[in-house]
Amino acid sequence: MNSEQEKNSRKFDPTKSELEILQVLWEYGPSTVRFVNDKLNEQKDVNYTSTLKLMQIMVDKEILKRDESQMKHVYHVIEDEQKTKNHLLNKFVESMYKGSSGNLVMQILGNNTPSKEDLRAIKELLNKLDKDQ
Amino acid sequence: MNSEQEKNSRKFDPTKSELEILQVLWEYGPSTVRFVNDKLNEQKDVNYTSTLKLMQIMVDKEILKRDESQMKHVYHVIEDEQKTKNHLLNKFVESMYKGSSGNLVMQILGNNTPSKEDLRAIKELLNKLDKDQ
DNA sequence: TGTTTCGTACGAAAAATTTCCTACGTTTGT
DNA sequence: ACAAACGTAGGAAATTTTTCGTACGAAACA
Repeated sequence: MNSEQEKNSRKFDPTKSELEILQVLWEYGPSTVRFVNDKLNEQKDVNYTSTLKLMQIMVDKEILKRDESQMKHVYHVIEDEQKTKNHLLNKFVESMYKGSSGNLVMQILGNNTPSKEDLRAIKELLNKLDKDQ
Repeated sequence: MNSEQEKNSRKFDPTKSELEILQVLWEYGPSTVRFVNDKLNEQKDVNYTSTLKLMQIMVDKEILKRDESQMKHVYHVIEDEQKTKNHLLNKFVESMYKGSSGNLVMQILGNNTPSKEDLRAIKELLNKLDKDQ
C-alpha cells in the first residue's frame, strides 16, 4: 500500500550538504531558505541560491515538504528526527561495527570519556532495561 | 614537524566506496586488489580496474600504503583501525548528537535492543570506569 | 510610480566521486 | 616459444553532488 514510504526510508541517505540542512531544520524547526542559508553561512560560504536549490532537490526527494502559502516558503522535515537519526545510526553501526551496537558503546565508553551525568543516565537506563526483561 | 600527519587526520573523510574498501582491509588485513575486489563483488557488481583505481587513489591520499616488492601489490591501511573508527565516530556524534556521546548511547539502548552479552559487557566496563575515577 | 530589495524557478557549470576502457608488461602453463 | 591469464598505469567517460548565474515576479518603500 505505502510502497512510496518504504521506498523513501529504504533510499533515504542524505548527502553531506543535505545533512547540514537537516541539522538546521532539526535544531530550529521549520524555516525559510534565508534562515537556513544564514545558519549555514556561520560555518561556510555558500550562496543563497545554492541552498535554495538544495532544499528544492530535497523536496523532490521527499525529504522536505514546504508550505507555499506565503511567498517566503517554509520548509520542514517530513520524517521524524528520531526516526531518521535512528536509521542513520543503524547504518553507521552496521558498516562500522558489524551491526553490534554493543561494540560501538564499548568504543565510546572506552576511548572517549563521557561526563558523569552521561554515565549515570546510562546506568539508569540499563537498570530499567533489566527490570523490563 | 609532522604536519603531513596532521593534514591527513584533519582531512581524512573516506567516501562511501573508500569505506567499503577499508572494511575489507580491516577485516582481512593487508590484501591484493584481486582479493578486495572479490570481496566487494559479494555485495555489488564492480569491475576489477575500478577497485584498482580506487585503491590507487587511496594510496595517493595516503589512506593506504602498498608493498610493491611483489608483482601483486599488497595494500594495507596506514592509520590504525581503531583510530580511524574513533575519528569517524566522533564526527558522527558531533554532527548527530551535538557531541554528546551520552545521547547516542541513550538512543542505542533505548531504540535498539542490544543483546544480553552486550549489556553485560557494557555494565562491566561501566563498573571499571567507576573504580578508576 | 518607480526603484530597490527579496523571493522562487530553472538550467547549466563546476567539482567530486565512481566506473571502465585501453595499453602494455609479467607470469603461468603448454 | 607462444598463448592465455593476470597484473598495473593512466586517461577518459559516466554519475553524483554542489554551486552559481540568470530570469523574472512580488513586496517594500521613498
